[in-house]
Amino acid sequence: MGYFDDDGFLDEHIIKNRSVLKPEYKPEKLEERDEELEEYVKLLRPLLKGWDLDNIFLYGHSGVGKTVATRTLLPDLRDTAEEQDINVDLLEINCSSANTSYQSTIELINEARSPEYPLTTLNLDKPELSKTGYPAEQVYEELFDDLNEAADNIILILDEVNTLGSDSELLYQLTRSQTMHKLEAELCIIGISNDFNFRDDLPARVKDTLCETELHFPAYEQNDLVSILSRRAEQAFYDGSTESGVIELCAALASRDRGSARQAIRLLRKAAELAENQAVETDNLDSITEQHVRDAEEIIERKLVTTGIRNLTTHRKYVLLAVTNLAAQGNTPAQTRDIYEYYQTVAREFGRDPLTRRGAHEHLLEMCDNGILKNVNRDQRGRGRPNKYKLDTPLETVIDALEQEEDGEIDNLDDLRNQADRQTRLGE
DNA sequence: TTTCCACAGGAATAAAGGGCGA
DNA sequence: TCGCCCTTTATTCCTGTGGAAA
Repeated sequence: MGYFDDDGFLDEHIIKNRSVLKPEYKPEKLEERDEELEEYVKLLRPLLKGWDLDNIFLYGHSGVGKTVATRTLLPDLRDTAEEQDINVDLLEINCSSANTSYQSTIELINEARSPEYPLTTLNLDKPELSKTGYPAEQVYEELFDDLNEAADNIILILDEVNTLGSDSELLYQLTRSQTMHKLEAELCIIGISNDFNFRDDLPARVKDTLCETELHFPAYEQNDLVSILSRRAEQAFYDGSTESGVIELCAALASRDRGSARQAIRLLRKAAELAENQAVETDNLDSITEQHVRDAEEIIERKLVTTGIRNLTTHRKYVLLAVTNLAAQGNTPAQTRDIYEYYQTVAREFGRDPLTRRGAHEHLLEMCDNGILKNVNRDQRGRGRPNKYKLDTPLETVIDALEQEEDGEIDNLDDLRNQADRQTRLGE
């Protein structure tokens, strides 16, 4: 008998259409965002009269529809414009994969040169650039050369533009090209940001030009999420596959966090998969329960932490191990000084020279940004005030993730687990 | 009120690694 | 192969701040 012989796995019990729950699924109409779409359309419509567009800045937490709205409206705008003999090229990148202006610019150039890119009518017969090695000035010149070969109107979408942080060189070059008329085409920049303070951190030279018009996407209310999930569930599942309260629970959990539709749908999908697998195994269950949702939430959270920890650099893992040890002893929140002392011991145990206080401190801050640690004095953070850190994820989850290290460098975490157990019992 | 100390964090700089072009 | 230019990671130096002690 083969491993993949049919044991009932191929029978569908709950899910009839998985694709509507996938992140890349695009609904025919963006749900529960009528007002925002209406505003967005108003901002884009002048193009159809042949007028220049203002630069637009979209704000809102992740999963509230900023990118989907952009990807829904802009191709439609381009097609409508073309019917009126107005040429439009669309170019989109996600700045988070690049991190710096330099790399984002190279990514923009490579997108523009990529023949498969679905949004643009540009078809430049030029080789793609490597990620490094060119003088910055040359990179910006190549970008403008490419854009000068595009349509009369170019709309540049910079998704997650806030991840560029304080490195605003790309934004400066783009806004400068507008004010100095370095481009023959009319350029409209659409910046999409998850960070509401991003605008404030921009230098004045960029801010005034770039943030001409702003559009805010508020977090979804719980009722909105219930409507969205209900519609998806109707398409995705067989009738009667969700017990009452399941949709509401998914919506409540997502709304409690950041009001993200993406998060709510991911939760429902995972819960459905758990129920489907259980149905195959037991052959007598055919609905998603609230327990499936709670299990799904734990699995998703665990996976996020595990992936995050796996991607940490060596010294960052040692810093985390130091905090984890202190947590297992019940000594967190701990001050930077105490964590640093413990970290030095850990690094030496692994035969590495410890970093300086400043370097280790930087790793602590980074892990706070990643949601692995939490600075409990964050509100009063600043010079002269000691920071205190604790784990921002369950201790057991962190120990599990450290134990799963691919290189096997960090092992023998049983002592840590025993200490953690003792602390838990003491707490009880 | 002043002084001193511990601390966080900014800025400048160095080292190592990688790609490109001559 | 070498020099140039970039990135990332880390160090060193320094300054501003909060809080305790004098």
